[in-house]
Amino acid sequence: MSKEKGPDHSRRKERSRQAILAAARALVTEETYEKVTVEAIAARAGVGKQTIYRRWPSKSAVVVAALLALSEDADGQSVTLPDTGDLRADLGLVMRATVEEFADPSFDKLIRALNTEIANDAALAAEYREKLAGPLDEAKKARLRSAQKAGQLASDADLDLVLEVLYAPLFLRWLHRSGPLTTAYADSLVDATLRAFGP
Amino acid sequence: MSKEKGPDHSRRKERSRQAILAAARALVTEETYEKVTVEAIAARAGVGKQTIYRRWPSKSAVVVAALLALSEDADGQSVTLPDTGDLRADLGLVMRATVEEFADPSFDKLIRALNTEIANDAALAAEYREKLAGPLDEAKKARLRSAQKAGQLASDADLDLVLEVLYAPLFLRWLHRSGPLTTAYADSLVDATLRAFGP
Amino acid sequence: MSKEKGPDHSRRKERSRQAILAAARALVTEETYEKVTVEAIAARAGVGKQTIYRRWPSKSAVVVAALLALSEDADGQSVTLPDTGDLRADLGLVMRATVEEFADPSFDKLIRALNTEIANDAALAAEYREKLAGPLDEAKKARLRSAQKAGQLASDADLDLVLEVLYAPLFLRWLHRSGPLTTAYADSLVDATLRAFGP
Amino acid sequence: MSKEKGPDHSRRKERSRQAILAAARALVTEETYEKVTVEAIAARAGVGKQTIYRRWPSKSAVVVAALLALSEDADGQSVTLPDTGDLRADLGLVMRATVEEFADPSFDKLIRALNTEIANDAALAAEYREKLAGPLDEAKKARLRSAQKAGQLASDADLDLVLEVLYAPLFLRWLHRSGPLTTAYADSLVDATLRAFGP
DNA sequence: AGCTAACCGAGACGGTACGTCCGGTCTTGTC
DNA sequence: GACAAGACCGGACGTACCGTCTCGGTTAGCT
Repeated sequence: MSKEKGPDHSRRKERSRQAILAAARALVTEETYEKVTVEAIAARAGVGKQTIYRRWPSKSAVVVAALLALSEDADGQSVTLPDTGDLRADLGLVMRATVEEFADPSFDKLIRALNTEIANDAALAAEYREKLAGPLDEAKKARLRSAQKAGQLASDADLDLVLEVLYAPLFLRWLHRSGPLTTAYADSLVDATLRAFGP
Repeated sequence: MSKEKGPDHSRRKERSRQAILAAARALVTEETYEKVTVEAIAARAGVGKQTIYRRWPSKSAVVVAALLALSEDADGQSVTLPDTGDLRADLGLVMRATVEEFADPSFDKLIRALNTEIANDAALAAEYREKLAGPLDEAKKARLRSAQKAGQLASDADLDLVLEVLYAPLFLRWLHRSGPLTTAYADSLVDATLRAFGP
Repeated sequence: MSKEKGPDHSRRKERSRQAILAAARALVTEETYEKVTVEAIAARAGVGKQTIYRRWPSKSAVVVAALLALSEDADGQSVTLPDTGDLRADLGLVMRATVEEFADPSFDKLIRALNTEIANDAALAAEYREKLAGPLDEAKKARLRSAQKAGQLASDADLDLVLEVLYAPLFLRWLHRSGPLTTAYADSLVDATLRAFGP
Repeated sequence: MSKEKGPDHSRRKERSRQAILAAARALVTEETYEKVTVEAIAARAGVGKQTIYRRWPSKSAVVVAALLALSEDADGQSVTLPDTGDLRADLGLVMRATVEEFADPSFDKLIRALNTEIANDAALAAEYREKLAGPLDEAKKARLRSAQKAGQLASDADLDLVLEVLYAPLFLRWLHRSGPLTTAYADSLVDATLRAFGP
């Protein structure tokens, strides 16, 4: 039983909200990010501009919300990584999946847009970490802790550092387009990480 | 004796060019990057807008050129890293210097602006790699090769990968503000890298 | 009982419209006509440029509208000329009034601007004739018709021609500054006209 | 053997001068007058902009000079009107010739441009009167004086006024496009003038 | 069923900056 | 030493969006 203040306009609200986020996502994947404008989002969503500004303070916020909403829908609540007992194999799986994601043009544009925004806005960066990166990292760290118990990872390893050594090279290579993102590359990152933090 | 290609408009050209780049740098460090406009750069440089558009196709290009010019001036030609024979110490020095750079607010804003641009423009990214990242990486790889000869690094190590494992975690932590950039953190990255690629 | 067509944005619309036209008039009287710019009009009116471009296609159109609006306000609906029964006296009155108008620096600039525009744009010329010159000429022709009935003017005179012979010399002398505009000159034009088209 | 002041750059000077004036004339007849720019004139004439600004202070001056030059070439020195002894016939000839000129699209554009400039610049207007209108009017007045001697025109008629009554209605009708310019119209102006100023 | 008030779409508004064009000046190298 | 070529500073052009502000027209829930 909700105890909202006004009458229940929530249905309309929700519909327009979803339309806005969907429009934002569509535009980010279609166009140059520079060309994504609040007016275009509003037009695409069939919504007045004011309806957007009522909810979000800036274009950046809408776009970030749109991208974060993507993952909120995806996961029921918690993310879990596979745990076959073979850490190398499990990490390799995750890394290869990440490589594939980055190869998808839509995803590529989406994540570049997201990074453009959070690089220049500390508040959005915090929201990104809390809502998106945080839960994912937590899931990965859970897998790493399991590996520590199984003696496949140094028990005193700083798990944040482990994740960074594993993931940051891949991400940066993608962001700066400084090299090819191949399966072999993903594997060699897993290897390096295990050498650095193995038991 | 210079043997330049074009006619010698060079004096005026060069003066206005430098004024534009300096103005761009100044504005990027002073203001929100969003607020850096071509008009503001022109006004600050005491230059007509057309003089900017004659040379660069967009604000992005000016800003990137401005930042790249910084380092072009800095190095006479070649960058060399210290080589004391102690790889761990030398890398630690470089990494701690990087941490300090990122702590400088001006530098922070400059590099964020640069990354915003190159993340969304493959051509600018290529220019960045060629003019700025490339030479630096080459210098670092020279030091690593020296270490390989000295038996301090696996002789079959992929040096690009080594550099990524060393540097990308630091860079990403800075870009996403996902953790503190401390001297200890720099050292632990050197340690991890040496464990991963040591002999 | 108003039965307007559109929605009632009329208040804002009308306020900005009047501000624009007033600003245009003010600038035309103050500055060289060449120096009247859309930006200056917008600034003076406290209005965005787009608000001007939304309504008029060019600076010319704004200026013409501004000047036409002047007379639209002035006359309730119909213009009537004095009819004392003495044609010579009545025409003399009108011509001397015209001479006085042309002697007013503000009016001079306004009318020069108007003529600059309509000389080079047939559409604006048509609008000028319909809205401004037409009604005035109609009023004058009414007076001439009355004179024809009174036997003071040839009954077969082409009234348009009569008006031209009366008025064009004055206008052209003013436009080309080819001679002084005096009361005596006005009178001699009336005399010539009456000689040419008298009974 | 000319004894010019400098060395014999006079040939080049004259050639570029003619090229500039010809280009100005060509552009005025081809394009909207608004689109005639100093840059376009220079390019068309194969001349640097500075060569134009060295000689004339503004675009207006160039255009006026270009048009005035037209008639300077035309008349050897003096203009003379036909004098058959029949004033009505002679004036009719001149007026009908004027109607034909105004019907020529090139001439129309040229004269509109000229009028645009002189309406807003008293100095140019004076130059126009002195160089172009003056001599023509003088020729016409010579014919009128001959008519006065022959008793075809009131001996005390103000010849300037006669010319205005004759010519201004035609000119204004053309300038404001307020009516058709026909042969009949030209004749009726001659008739009216002769009625007004006949003996 | 009718009322009432929040909320919506639409889009005009005052602004800022865009990227282009041209005016008028200044510089360079050629003829 | 005048010239063509054209870069330069300045500033207006007309357009695109920004974020704010009405405006009527739904669309609830409440009477």
